[in-house]
Amino acid sequence: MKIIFMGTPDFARDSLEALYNAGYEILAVVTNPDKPKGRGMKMIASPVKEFALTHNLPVHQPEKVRNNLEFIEKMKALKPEVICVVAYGKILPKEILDIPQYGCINVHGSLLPKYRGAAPIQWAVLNGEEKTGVTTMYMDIGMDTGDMILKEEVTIGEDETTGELWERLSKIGGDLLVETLRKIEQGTAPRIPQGEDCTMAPMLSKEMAKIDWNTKTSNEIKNLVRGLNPIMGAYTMYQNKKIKLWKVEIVKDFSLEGNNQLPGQVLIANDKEGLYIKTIDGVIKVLEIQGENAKRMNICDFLRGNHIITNEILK
RNA sequence: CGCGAGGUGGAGCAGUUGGCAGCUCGUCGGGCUCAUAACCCGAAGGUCGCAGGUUCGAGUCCUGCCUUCGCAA
Repeated sequence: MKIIFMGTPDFARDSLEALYNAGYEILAVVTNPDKPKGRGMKMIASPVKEFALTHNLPVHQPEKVRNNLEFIEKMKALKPEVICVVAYGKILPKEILDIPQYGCINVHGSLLPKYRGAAPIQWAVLNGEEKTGVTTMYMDIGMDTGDMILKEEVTIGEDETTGELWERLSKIGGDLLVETLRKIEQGTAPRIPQGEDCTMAPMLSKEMAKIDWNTKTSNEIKNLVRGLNPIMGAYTMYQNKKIKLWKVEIVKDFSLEGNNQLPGQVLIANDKEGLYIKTIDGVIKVLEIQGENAKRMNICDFLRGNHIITNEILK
């Protein structure tokens, strides 16, 4: 089976690696152009490109693919039997989808038709889903609307972060992709239309990272914190300074004297017991935190040097 | 030349207009308690990133360098 692989982040790299290790002939690897990134704005190659280079696979990095005749002709000339697309970052036009005889196969990080779109894994965690998974499908011109081939379900750990789930699904995705290709070769791959009960998982916005103590329950806050870990980090303001919460746990049976505490109010803050904060429906304990311009640290280390005043209200 | 913060005893921080180097925790020794991430007493541990400069005197001001980190997906 001759393959063209298109993808960009580490999630895609694992799929490429699985294909490579399974012995498939990879005609070309297509990935997004290098971008200035990190401190000093150095040009950084995508994980997919890194892998391709170290394994001597030819790399293409078009700025755009739509209406890019030169690129489309190149792809056609390679005569791929299938194109595998995993988190490439661009929407492919019909001219490309029509090139390979077996079509374009996509690996998506959710149980379709739920969580179509750019950020399925993040949203599954943010919404506190108990399970999610990986789906392979035949791509069509819609946004993750193609007919499904294989699906693998996983349960999400109660404290699992987006980063952890991401890594797991990324590995599963690679294996599932290889299995999908096997079935296609054998002619036993199913083609299951997606139902109508779809949901969307759009890109995450900056604003949602701020914790709204006045409307969110303990559980919602916890899901926000782990759902944004390690992508953005949920944050709150303490004396006009931004502090990010990386790990919190819900505290049961915390005896509040009276109930005149406000949501976001600091109940306890010392390096012995930790940091406890009131929510609208209970109390949460912060386990890992990050101050402005600082690195992540566990709560005890943080409180030794950064004194947080009890009864202060986080906003 | 993207923006920004910092390098001070093992950890996390403070250090005011330059004048003997501090805080919380940990560590070690001792004490107290039915008991506690409890409490009390005592001790060890720092070339204040490096190199120059200004000064009677610099962690603190100036210059250069090294280095760590945060944000911009």
